[in-house]
Amino acid sequence: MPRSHNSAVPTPTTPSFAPLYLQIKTLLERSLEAREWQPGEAIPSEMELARRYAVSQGTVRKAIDALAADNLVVRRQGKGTFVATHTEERTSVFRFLRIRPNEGAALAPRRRLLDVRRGKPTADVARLLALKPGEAVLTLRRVLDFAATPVVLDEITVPAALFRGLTKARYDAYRGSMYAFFESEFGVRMLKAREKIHAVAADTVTAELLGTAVGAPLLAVDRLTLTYGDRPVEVRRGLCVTRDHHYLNELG
Amino acid sequence: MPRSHNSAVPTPTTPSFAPLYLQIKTLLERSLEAREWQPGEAIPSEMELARRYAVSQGTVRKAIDALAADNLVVRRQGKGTFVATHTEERTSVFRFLRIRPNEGAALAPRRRLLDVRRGKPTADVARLLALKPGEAVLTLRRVLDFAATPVVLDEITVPAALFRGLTKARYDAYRGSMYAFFESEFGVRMLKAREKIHAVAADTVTAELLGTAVGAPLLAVDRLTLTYGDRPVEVRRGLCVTRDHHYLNELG
DNA sequence: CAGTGGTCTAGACCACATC
DNA sequence: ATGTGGTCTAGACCACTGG
Repeated sequence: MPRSHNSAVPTPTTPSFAPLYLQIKTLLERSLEAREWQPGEAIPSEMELARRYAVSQGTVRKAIDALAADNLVVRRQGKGTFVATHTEERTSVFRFLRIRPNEGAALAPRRRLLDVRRGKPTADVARLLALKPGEAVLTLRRVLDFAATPVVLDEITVPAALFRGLTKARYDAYRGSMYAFFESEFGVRMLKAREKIHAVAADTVTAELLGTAVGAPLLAVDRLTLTYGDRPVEVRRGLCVTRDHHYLNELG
Repeated sequence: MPRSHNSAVPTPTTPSFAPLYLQIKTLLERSLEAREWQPGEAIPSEMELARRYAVSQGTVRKAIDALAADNLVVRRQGKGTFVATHTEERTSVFRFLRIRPNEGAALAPRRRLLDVRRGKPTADVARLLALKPGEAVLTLRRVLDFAATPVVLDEITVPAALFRGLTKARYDAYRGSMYAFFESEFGVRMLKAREKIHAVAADTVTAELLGTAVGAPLLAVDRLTLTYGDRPVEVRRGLCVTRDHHYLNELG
């Protein structure tokens, strides 16, 4: 059986002096990225993976624990370990959406797509998305209504190359969240995000769409979303009316 | 050796059918809360705790892993496991402070305490802090300067009973963060917090203190801070100028 | 019932820190 | 050299799921 500094594991990205369980984790991450198992499917059992990699079950367990902590897989006792998916996260529509009503329970908002445009990115966006010069992007605008009141105006920018065939009609026909749409229709999985928040004054277009006064204070939430390998795949600006809602953050 | 449903462990808060390692974790949490070991001190070694609770080292390890994940202790290979403390978190002044400059590295801000007042809480604050009727609070106001520019105006409210003898002079004499001050001078440890963010317009007092125009958009960050047992001990409102700074949040 | 993940144990060795 | 936490193993039993 391989020990900590073994070489029974082929071509690790993780340095060869990393603990075995992290090497196994890296291998599993690669299999996930390569879609060896589809979102929602079960990955092989711990015993089977232990045989495959010629390590003990305990070592595989630590690797899978780390994947579960990163939200890449979901463990279900008695059933197996499943590839995480945006399409069945009914309860956690709010994993990436931090806007909540000031009073009352958080109900899923209604999503209204306004338009889809193809164009050239701004310099900022091109840099954030690490685009090649001249590479085109798609820009989607949409509004989120909480209890029939418009609260958020999102402008979402993604590389056009990754989302060939994305049209307003196709999105409107899809039932589910934006990230579920991206995942199941285009094979792009959003894993992590970084948000930077500013307070801004509403311009005329935004004020019109959100039903506020021009100049009213809004939250501007700038999100950069990452997929496997920390590759950036989405830039998004959300403008939020925070009269009856707020942005929630838990600090550990 | 005790098994999962044993009773070798006295009076667990955690249900007796909880896994052993969680029962051990609960016991360790109680010892931490009771200050059996001081902040910054080492707790007993895994082997010694295993003997004390009559379980295996592996079970103690899982309990301590869970405490470390909650930021209650810090593990240091070769040295021991230490009670987490705010007084030595040089690198992580930013654990609870999410304001960052738009450009350049994040340097620790300068703290200016404006005043300390004793008084009656508003109804909202009394509810959030779960105060007894008529219980007094202390309210501190301070400004954070980033690179000599005022950026944040904080209004901090705590139960007076927990902070007897807190004066402006005493804080000014202390070198270190606010939470280090609370911890080492009053024995109150801030463990978790929940922040709700709104966009607001600057009033005249705030505009004066932060050097902005009246009506300028500001971030209002309302924080409720918890100590052991999720007991609330601080309510704080931070008003932030986000022209050259932003609030940063990482989504997993 | 068989198969899965979840817990617990006992013992080995490694890496790091200190004396 | 000794003691600490970190990794790895092998095997046992428990709890949950589904045929």
